[in-house]
Amino acid sequence: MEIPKQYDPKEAEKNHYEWWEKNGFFAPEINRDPKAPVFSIVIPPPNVTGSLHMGHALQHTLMDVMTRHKRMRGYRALWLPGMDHAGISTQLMVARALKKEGKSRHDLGREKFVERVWQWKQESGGQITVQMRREGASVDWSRDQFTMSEQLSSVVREVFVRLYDEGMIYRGNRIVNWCPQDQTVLSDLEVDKLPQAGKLYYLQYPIKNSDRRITVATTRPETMLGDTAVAVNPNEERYRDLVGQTVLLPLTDREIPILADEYVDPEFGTGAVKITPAHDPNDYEMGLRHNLPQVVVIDPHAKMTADAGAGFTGLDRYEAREKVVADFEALGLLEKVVDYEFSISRCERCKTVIEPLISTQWFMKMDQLRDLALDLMARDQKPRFVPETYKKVYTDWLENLRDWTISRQLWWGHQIPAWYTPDGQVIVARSKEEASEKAGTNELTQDPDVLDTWFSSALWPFSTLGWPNETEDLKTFYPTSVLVTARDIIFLWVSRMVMMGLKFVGERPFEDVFITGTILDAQGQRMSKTKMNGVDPIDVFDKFGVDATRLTLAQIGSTDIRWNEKQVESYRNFANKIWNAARFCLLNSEGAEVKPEILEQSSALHDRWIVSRLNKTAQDLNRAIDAYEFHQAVQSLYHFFWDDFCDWYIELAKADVTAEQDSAARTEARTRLLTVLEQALRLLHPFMPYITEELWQRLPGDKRLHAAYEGAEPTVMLTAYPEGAAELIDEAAESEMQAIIEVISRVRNIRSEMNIKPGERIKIVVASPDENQRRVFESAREQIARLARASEVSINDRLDAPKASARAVLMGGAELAVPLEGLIDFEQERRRLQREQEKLQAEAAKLEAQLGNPNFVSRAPVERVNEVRERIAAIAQQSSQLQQTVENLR
RNA sequence: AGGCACGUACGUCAAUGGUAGACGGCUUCCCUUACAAGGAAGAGGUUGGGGGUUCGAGUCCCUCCGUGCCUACCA
Repeated sequence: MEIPKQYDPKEAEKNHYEWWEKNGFFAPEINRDPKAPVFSIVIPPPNVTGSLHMGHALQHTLMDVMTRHKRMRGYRALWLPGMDHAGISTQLMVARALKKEGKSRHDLGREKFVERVWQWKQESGGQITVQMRREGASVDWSRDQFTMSEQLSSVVREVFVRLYDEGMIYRGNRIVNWCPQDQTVLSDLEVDKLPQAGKLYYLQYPIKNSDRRITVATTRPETMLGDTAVAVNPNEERYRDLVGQTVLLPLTDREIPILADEYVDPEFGTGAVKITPAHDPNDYEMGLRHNLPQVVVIDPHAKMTADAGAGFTGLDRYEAREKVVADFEALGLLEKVVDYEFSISRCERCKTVIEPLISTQWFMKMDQLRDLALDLMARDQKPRFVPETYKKVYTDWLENLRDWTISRQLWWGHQIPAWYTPDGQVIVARSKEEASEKAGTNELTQDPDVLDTWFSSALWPFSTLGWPNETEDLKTFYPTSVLVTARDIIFLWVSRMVMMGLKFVGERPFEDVFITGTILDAQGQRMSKTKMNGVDPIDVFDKFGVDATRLTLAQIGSTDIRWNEKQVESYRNFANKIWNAARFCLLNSEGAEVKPEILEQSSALHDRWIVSRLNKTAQDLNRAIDAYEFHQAVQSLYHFFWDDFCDWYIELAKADVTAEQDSAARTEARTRLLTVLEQALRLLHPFMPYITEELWQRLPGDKRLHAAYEGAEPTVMLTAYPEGAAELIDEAAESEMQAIIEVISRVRNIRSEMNIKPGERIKIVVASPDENQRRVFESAREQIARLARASEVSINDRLDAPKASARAVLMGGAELAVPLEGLIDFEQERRRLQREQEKLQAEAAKLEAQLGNPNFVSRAPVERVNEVRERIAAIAQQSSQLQQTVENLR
């Protein structure tokens, strides 16, 4: 058999995925057990415009690990994929492409434009699905979903109609976040508040029938053209006599009142605030409280309206600002201008400064929905957040929830299922036919707006499973098991799914929510397109392989981490280690094959030991993955495979396995080695799907699938994940092995310290007063000789070695000597032993102090106290032996 | 302005209140017939400062310093 010395990830990544997919291994139907437990995840649908970034790769890796793990444990496992139509981003992307042709979407008209978007989606959308296949994501493509599909669109309309009929969706005229660039309203969650270096302008307003002026401070002087009041705090002495008076608003012919409102902070600015109800959210609220008129001076393109006054009409808002300031200065009404840093709202997509405008939009009342979610948390502690700290983030936000602006002035998205009759009546219905029926006329115009992209996302866990029909999928896979996502969409998405799921299915959409960490760049900065500091997962795959990248990502779990390529490199080396371990097993596999029963019939110590380690590792892995402790799981795999299996087991078994003469013993050793490897590949598979499949396919023998998958094509994907059998865990074997490992390590240490060349064979003298321990050493005599590179190992009850020997004291009263006639420097040896003695003494001193504290003895648990006592006794014994050894050197 | 995290070896990160670890890097030796992407042996820490609770604190509490993130209507 030809096996290259280096693992080539690209080779292994070439064919398996296609084969898995084609054979339907990802679909839950592959599971034939009608009683199988269920595990399900719906993917956070990536944007149709998106391409894979590190955040996706992280989430997908974790979801795939869980899905593959559960599948191997016999669960009917579904990981449901899909994409989001991503209203604004997609529309912008296609509009940009049009612009290159010198056209705008208005040149095409709505219908043609939407057609064009679909065409774009067909041709170049969903790049990410190709990349997900590269990742090895075991999603069930037969259930692939798209938020704009006919099916999901009808769910959107269904939900909209039901909520409208219940009065939870309404149309209203309110102040909203308006993006003058994208020409649409945005929800509070779609604007970024960014710090901005600006100025605070102090404007003086003359008071009618008086010489006095009142000064207001503002960051937006241009809005003064729309002022309809000046407000002061009712408890403010300075202005008490002015309340009720009238201000002559400069640059206009309007007169506006001075009024009192608690909202005004007397400490800030001048303690007097100009009120512009049409262009500021707070002023809007105050305007409602005091019945103030709303004077609109800025239009949806952020240009001044006719109501702004003759000199201003048509000016851009920033030009108007300069002119207002100049005019105030000319009038002698500009008191001062100071530098001032404040935060400003910008469109999350295009970064344009948001203009608060009064506009007619659709809103969703959230109070009833919010209570459903809060009650679920209070009653059942669901969903369970991992890490737990996000529970507070989630509930705090829900408690302060306000109505949700759900309409958007876009063309790409779910058009609002509301129609208007010629006389202005609003008809909300599932279709135009239904609307006509309700209205009694065919003369209907549909509302041109579409719904916020997150409206359909909120329905994702049940819309994708067939709701409102009582489908098998809905019954089987809802509620889903866990949602894996990044923390920035807890509000936008997670909370809304909980509310909608409770409202429409009557049950929570998922049991747990796992929040992943954030991958930062090497400087600790967030990766972003604008900063150009992102690392492309595909490049990492190309450089180090998918499996190594997945292992790196899996161990990140929920911690924020600076991206460190060295880590991937070390897991690339690990993959190579796996490859070469398998290579060794396969090169020495003639006459042998995988045979699971053999693990239950081990007699040699190292065999019982590796079987014990294997089963402990399996237990730890199952526990860790179920507890979302991915870091622990990766560490456990790494150490089992590299340290236990490669460094020790293969070396211990090597002589038997590579024996030149064919024999029953050789076959058994080979069979056992192959079988342990096969089990290890299963353990590794959820994390490293490609290399494990590549190697597993090459193993000879009876490689059984999990009972639930009998009859399927053989694949490691569908084998049983080792559960870790308690009866195969052998503590005696583990501690006996530990003693042998100690002998070998101490000899190696002596060789290194004494600068003995690897080629040079030495004699080893081991002594133990314990007969059982001597028996253990005897049984491993040849292995000790080989691994410690010794020509001879003698084992006695008392140490009998020449004075010119290097020595070591071992656990359990055992001692070790390496005769080194002529090579040993007595002084140096003494110092070496004394250093060890000091270490022991230091530890003993700590423990003695602990034991010397009467409170420790009386209050600490008995087992703990005993542990300390035993350790002290052990140290005392070792220490006195060591002392003896040092004295013998004199 | 509030809230929430985080601060551990040179770097990146681990550690149910019970002897602080891993990987990379570094030092020394070795191409020992699976693997130099390897093997063997080492060095390296008053866990940001200070206080408290406890028999015992990296871990729990307070405080200060530093760093991130989120929320917020101070014009």
